[in-house]
Amino acid sequence: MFSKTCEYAIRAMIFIALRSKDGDRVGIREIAKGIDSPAHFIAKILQQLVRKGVVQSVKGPNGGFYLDAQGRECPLAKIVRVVDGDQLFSGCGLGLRNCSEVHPCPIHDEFKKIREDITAMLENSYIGEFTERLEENLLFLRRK
Amino acid sequence: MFSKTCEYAIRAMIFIALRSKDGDRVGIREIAKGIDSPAHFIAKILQQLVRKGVVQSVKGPNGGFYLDAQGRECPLAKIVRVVDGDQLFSGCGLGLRNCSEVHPCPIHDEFKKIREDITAMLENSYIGEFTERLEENLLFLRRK
DNA sequence: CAAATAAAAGACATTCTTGTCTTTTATTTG
DNA sequence: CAAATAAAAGACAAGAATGTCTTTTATTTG
Repeated sequence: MFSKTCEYAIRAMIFIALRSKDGDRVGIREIAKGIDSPAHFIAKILQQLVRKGVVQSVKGPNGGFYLDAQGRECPLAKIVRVVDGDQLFSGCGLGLRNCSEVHPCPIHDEFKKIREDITAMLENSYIGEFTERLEENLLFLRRK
Repeated sequence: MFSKTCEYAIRAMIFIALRSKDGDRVGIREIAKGIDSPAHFIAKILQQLVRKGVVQSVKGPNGGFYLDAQGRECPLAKIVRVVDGDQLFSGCGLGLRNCSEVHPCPIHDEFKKIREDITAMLENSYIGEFTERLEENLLFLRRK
């Protein structure tokens, strides 16, 4: 569904939302620990997201990554688009470049519904909406 | 969603169903042309499906791949399971190995619905059900 | 300003996916 | 049986995804 890179990206962003609530900043190491991912790898992914303006960062002592109130309202779909591109939202299920309403692949219609559901889910989920449940240990981000 | 390998597999199988209706057999070259895929690559994928008994093959002159009436009723889900494994049907959306009802990732519930829809679609679609519409040029298998 | 800190950037390594090519084995047909 | 045919098998190569390590740049703080 998502690339590993994208899975890390979503988890990292949710973690940053969780830990940067009161103007705090989170370092790469803390993020890597918090979501159980390779630190240098997640660093690169976050650099990409910083360039796209999806998350903010500050260098130097007491620096790190953070999200403002507006950033916390960013839908998961945006992260997926930055990291994995548009394929999931618009691609053909069977990989036909020219699949369309007038030139449909066998699963075109059925797959369209699925794609729409996935899109709706990702557009309507916000990075910051999990913070409370994570604090209450009703949700988890670590893989082990 | 699916690996490229799996996309080829599904298209190849649908093509075989289309071209092996009256006991005919289809060669690799014809399949490769029919779905616009690398011949040797699709050959390997089909070997795997033959070993799993999802499709039949015969060597030698007038040989090739074919599906009997029962084989044409095989759901797409079976092909996906053979080629891509179980990940799509049961894996966590964010890659957490231990994601579950009691230890859910942030998108666990929403993703579960999507997975169930995908599963239902793949379990309820049969390899042979597209034959007629393909013959009428209402559906297509080639990518260009 | 100097030292410490932390992200940014870039080089490099590994693994998996995708794709190609050659050889072998089984089957059919004359 | 001999020749032709076509799948099976295996070696190999290219490319992408994933992961690691080192160096550079920007910022803060004393």
